[in-house]
Amino acid sequence: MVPDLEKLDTITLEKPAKVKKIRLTQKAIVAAAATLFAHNGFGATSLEDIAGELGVTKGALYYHVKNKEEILRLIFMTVLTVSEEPLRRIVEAEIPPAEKLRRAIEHHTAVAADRSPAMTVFYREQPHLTGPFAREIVLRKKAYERYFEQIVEEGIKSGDFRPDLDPKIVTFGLLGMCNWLSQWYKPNGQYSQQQIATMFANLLQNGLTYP
Amino acid sequence: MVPDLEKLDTITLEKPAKVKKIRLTQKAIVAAAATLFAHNGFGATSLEDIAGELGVTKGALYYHVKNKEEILRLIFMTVLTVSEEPLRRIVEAEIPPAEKLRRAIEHHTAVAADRSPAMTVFYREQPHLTGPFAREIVLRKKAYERYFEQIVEEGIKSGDFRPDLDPKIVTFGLLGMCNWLSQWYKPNGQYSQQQIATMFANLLQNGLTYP
DNA sequence: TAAAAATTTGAACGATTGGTAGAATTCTAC
DNA sequence: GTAGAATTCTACCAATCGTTCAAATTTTTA
Repeated sequence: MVPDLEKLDTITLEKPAKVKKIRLTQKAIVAAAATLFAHNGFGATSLEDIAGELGVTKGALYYHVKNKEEILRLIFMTVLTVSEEPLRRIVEAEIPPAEKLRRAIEHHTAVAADRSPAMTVFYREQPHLTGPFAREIVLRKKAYERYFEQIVEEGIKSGDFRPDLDPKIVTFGLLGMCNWLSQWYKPNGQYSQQQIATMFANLLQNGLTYP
Repeated sequence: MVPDLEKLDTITLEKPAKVKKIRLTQKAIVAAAATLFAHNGFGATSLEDIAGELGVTKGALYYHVKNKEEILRLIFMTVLTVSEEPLRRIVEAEIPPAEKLRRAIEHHTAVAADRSPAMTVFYREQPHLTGPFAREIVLRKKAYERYFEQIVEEGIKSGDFRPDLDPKIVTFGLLGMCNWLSQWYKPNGQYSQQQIATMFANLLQNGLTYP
């Protein structure tokens, strides 16, 4: 297996997506797999597809990765590691609930837009995880949703938000809103993710109709 | 000792008593497939899985269905046929935009809740469609979204909705909200789909904060 | 440069896949 | 009951899957 120093690799902003020669690393495998899984699904993507995308034979993958499911596990891990910590900091910050919600939406939108393929896989291929890791994902997913609920609850308690809406439903609603980005968002589209996040926050806080 | 192996074999070969005796029809195949596709994905679901769910061998499926992709096509068709026409009627009705939006949300929420497995497949397995049908789906999907955009545009023109929100973004937002139902909605949960739809419409029209 | 270590290849494996065709069975109408 | 149609089963195919592993190759080290 491979030494851990790979994880300290610099983040590659540009990706020669096609059959160019990339240095084969765990990170490169995970990135390529995320794109293919997002596009064709986990079950319909073969290891040969992934290897072909990286310009190697599928046997080479097994030097960096234990098996196919580990690739999926690593995708889930990357999503969690970029999602959880920033949200936790927002929730624990000492700012008004409305501001918390705005920042939380901005954060989640940014993750959904930046990590679009991995995010798509995250919400699509959960059933293919097995063993203890599958259970861990369920818990951390719930904990993530719980953060949003907390913000809404806090806003209701402080009198900033209306109390006639169930925080759970509101959370599901806004998460659906953001997660749906992966279905339509294009990086070179009309609006930046920041602008979209602002619109979403604006829509959720003030509504569509005039006061 | 060899004989024990034989005993194990006979035990293993016994029929799994999960067999439901339903009359095999195209509709039954599509329904069973939708559930399995939604749960395990199109690529990871075999025709033997579907046949087994119906208490039949996979050969029998081919009498009612041309191939695996046709099953997928039929799932898409069922979603479209229950979605499009009612929405069209709502858009063309002579009622205020706010009322239209409320009914449209109720309609789409109901579809997402009632046809949950088929709906999940609809938004998940589109890449597995090929040929002219794939292109048709893209167009009809866009037309469906366009109906929502129309409602929002109409509301802005009439002065009922705020003009500073792009109808496209609002549409993506509310569709994401509703479609996300398939990820968490349970028919026996705390709220009925009607109640959830009301909350969504309420949230979208009036917002989270007090006026 | 040569030995050692790291990485990739290429072939092979057992299992499973979607799909086919003819035999076997069940159902329907007379 | 029996013929004939409708339906399902059995057996098989070629392709592809994830995975393994010794050999070949490339990279690093000395």
